[in-house]
Amino acid sequence: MALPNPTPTEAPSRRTLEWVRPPQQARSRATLDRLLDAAERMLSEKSWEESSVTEIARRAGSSVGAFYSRFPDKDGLLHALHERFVAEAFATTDAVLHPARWEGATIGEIMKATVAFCVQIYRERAGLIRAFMIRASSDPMFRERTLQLRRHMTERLRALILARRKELLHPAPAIAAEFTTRLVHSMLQAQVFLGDTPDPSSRLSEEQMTTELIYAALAYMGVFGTDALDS
Amino acid sequence: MALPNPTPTEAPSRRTLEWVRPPQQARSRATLDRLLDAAERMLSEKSWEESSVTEIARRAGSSVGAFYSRFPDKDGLLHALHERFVAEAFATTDAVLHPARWEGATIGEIMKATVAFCVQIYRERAGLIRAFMIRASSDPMFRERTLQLRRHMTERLRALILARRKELLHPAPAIAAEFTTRLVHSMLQAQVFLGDTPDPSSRLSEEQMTTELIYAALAYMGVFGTDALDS
DNA sequence: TGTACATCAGTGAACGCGCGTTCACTGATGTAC
DNA sequence: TGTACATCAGTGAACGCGCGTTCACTGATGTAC
Repeated sequence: MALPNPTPTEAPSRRTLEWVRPPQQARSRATLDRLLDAAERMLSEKSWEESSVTEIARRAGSSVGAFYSRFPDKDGLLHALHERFVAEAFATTDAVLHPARWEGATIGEIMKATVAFCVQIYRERAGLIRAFMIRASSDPMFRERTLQLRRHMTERLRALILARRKELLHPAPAIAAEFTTRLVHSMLQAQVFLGDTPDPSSRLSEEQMTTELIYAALAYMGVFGTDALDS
Repeated sequence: MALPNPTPTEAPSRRTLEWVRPPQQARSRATLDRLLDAAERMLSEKSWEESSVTEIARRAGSSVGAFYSRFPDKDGLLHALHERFVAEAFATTDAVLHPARWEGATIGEIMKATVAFCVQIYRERAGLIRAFMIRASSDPMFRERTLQLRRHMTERLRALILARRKELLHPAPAIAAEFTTRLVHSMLQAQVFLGDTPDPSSRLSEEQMTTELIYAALAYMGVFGTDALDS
């Protein structure tokens, strides 16, 4: 899940240089990766502000000094983490929404699979995504990279919908793709903030929510008559 | 918009006492309100962590010492702000979704008006809501109060839908109310994080997004045949 | 193959800035007689 | 109606903790001859 990579991490581009000092030896490459991984793990437990440089370094089996010879400051790490995440997500989108993968499939089948996939990603990496969203609200660079990713997802979905436009009643496939993408990601993003404890008083389990979300997306696009709707 | 108030602020309940020392004189009541207002204004410009106690007090025309004779600590202010907001929102929900208000109205009309109203609230108080959501992700008390509010909104919507169940194809009005509420608030909550700069490359303006959101909610519920759908 | 030197990588104690919080003090309001 | 006293309310300089950042130093890796 990292090949046709628009902002590659393994061959540091000029943009990467803004935040990460490119490693000269395999050893420091490994240290950098351990720092990124430790920080990502830490973000599943606590917020970015609660995660101290000292503890990130310690968990990575490294030291504060090593940290600062890789990143200009604490922020540099979060930027690097975002770049890595967005690059992975770009590549994953290309793989998951590749037209060849869905030849002969209906829109219902595509939506079922991709929404379920998104649910999984947002659950697995909730802490990371939460940190990115918080940051995006005040940092234009995070916001722009995040929106770029959403546009890319929209484009890929649009291509799939366009090839199946007879299946839907919605008059404008481009708008349908944009709104549907936003719908799915908004629901999951909000869940990242309000969803930790399963709410017993809620009538809808998380699994049912996924089903309803798929149903809502298809209803919005005006996809009817297939078995995609009676699940 | 503050009368049938489940957690009143004007007659401090036992719960309020946890965070706010009830004022004994009109003067300190006014100071408390000014502190709350100053903090709320400040949150539309910067994050909670960036808002220092010193500056909040200064903007309120007060002092640090006065702050600490009203709140046990900085957190106490955010809690008080949340209580005040949630109390207002409860009361507003009761007013806006009151059955009497919508006698003779269709689900389409109800949804159009209430979604537009929510869009306005989320825009006006984006900073405040953002701070609450961030806090809710780590503080169970914020999360629980927020979910209580959502459940209350769901209940009120459910009552309106139930009285018009012939208008919708959706088999379970309770589920429809819960999912629709969540759908609308999730879209607006995500917007609070990613929506500051209007995105020129997007095909959808914010106004169009609102229209599509209403359309999606109605499509999900299975409301057809009225003019609500061709806007 | 071995030696000398340069650069990269890593260490962790010490520093210092920012901000939440405290506290000794002044002024305002209310009440008893 | 006036005086004395108690409590409430407010002030802002000073304190101190936590955490990001620095820096003098050690060790590892690579290269030239």
